[in-house]
Amino acid sequence: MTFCYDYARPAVTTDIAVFTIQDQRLAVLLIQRGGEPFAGHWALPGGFVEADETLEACALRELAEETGIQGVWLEQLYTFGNPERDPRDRVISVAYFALVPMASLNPRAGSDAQDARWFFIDDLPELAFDHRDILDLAQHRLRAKLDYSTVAFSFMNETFTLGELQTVYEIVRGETLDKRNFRKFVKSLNLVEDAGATRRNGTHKPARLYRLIQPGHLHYIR
Amino acid sequence: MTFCYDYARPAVTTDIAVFTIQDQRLAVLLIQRGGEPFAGHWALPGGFVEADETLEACALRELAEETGIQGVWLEQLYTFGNPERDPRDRVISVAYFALVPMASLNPRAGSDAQDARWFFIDDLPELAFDHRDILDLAQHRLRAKLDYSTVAFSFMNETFTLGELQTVYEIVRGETLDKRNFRKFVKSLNLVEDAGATRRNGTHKPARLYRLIQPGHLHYIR
DNA sequence: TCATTCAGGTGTATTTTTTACACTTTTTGC
DNA sequence: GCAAAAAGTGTAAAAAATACACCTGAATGA
Repeated sequence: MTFCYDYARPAVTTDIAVFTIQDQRLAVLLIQRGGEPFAGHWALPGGFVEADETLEACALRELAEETGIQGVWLEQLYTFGNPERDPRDRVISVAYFALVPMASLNPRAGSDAQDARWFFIDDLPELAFDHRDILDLAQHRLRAKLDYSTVAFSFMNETFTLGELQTVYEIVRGETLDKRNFRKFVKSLNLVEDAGATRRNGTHKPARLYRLIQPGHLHYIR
Repeated sequence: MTFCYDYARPAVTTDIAVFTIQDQRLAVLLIQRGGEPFAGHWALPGGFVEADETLEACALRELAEETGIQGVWLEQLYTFGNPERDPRDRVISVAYFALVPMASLNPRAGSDAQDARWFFIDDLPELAFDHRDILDLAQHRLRAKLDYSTVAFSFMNETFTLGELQTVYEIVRGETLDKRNFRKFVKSLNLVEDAGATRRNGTHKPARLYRLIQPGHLHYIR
């Protein structure tokens, strides 16, 4: 079956940059492409928008199909429409980004991709298409959003220590923070509560565990 | 001539929300639609992306064709892709927004539109498609950007008084500001210089004129 | 068992930034 | 020449951000 139109139409895809924290470093989920173009190259998960789905539904579906990751929070990042960005055809891509808790999800390769795995953001392979540009913009946006929202909490597991949360801020911002000032900041948000338990992490004092009062809510601060 | 593909493809358009300040109010440029759907309704200028142009080039071209406005600074706002947003066909729209100097541009209707004119943002007619949603988001973004960038300067003519600039901030933010604090803020940016002239505006002391040191540059502050 | 190690946990003083606030100046119109 | 109206100017108080040092509790191994 073919679909015919009076004017040329671009293909429309979504691509998704999923971030997490692994081994104290920022990591992103990539798939290895099975088919042309860029066969064998690593790329962001994503694919073509179907006739009756929203853009966000497309991103969620492709993410699930290609990596097994489900039910994440997505934010639209930017739409990339350079006519040369796909060598074969005119393809416009609506890019999304997502944050998932530290190491909570084990990606598995889906039907459309040979492989799916996490890469450290500062140690990336060569990427297909303009996906490097998309990732750079996503990382930039993530950093900016840290300052005026509670995105960073999306990296946390259900319960977490303030030390872990501080580490996330330090990794994304690329600088160390003062412990006392950071804890003052977190407590002033009034968004976390004592989970009533502690966690032993090594040969030292156990840390108090906290949880979000409204899990899944993104708040704007400042 | 027809164009045929193996899978259904959405049509892709750009829509542009152009803001200005008129009579101490925020205004937006709309066109009156000539053809179906929504014939006779007012809508944002915009149109279909052609095979070999970037999204931004499409927005600039449509803006020029439909309203005669040229060479404005554009920022990508959001991509609207709800399958139901156009009653006839699947249309994905990449929305842009722009700010032009106060009353500097007299829109003229282009070939594709019956009419083009400015509307006050708080006195809009019923709009075609989901253009009201696009405008709401654009206004929200404009307000947010005022806090961390120098977008507001895009509303100014080549030379302007600090009173005019303050009025722009007050209109977009919807609140009055302290004159001395505002002037301190503007001078601390180090982005404007004395234009060496004054302007008489009414039956009172003439105001000193300023100009941007780097016209056309958008700065991020804070 | 006791000394060492290591991240967890806590408060205050200083600096910087933001806010609040009132009067004089210069022009026009009557 | 006087009334009207926006232009222009500085300082003090409040709030926010920053800098900074020591004790705690558990594990380890001498």
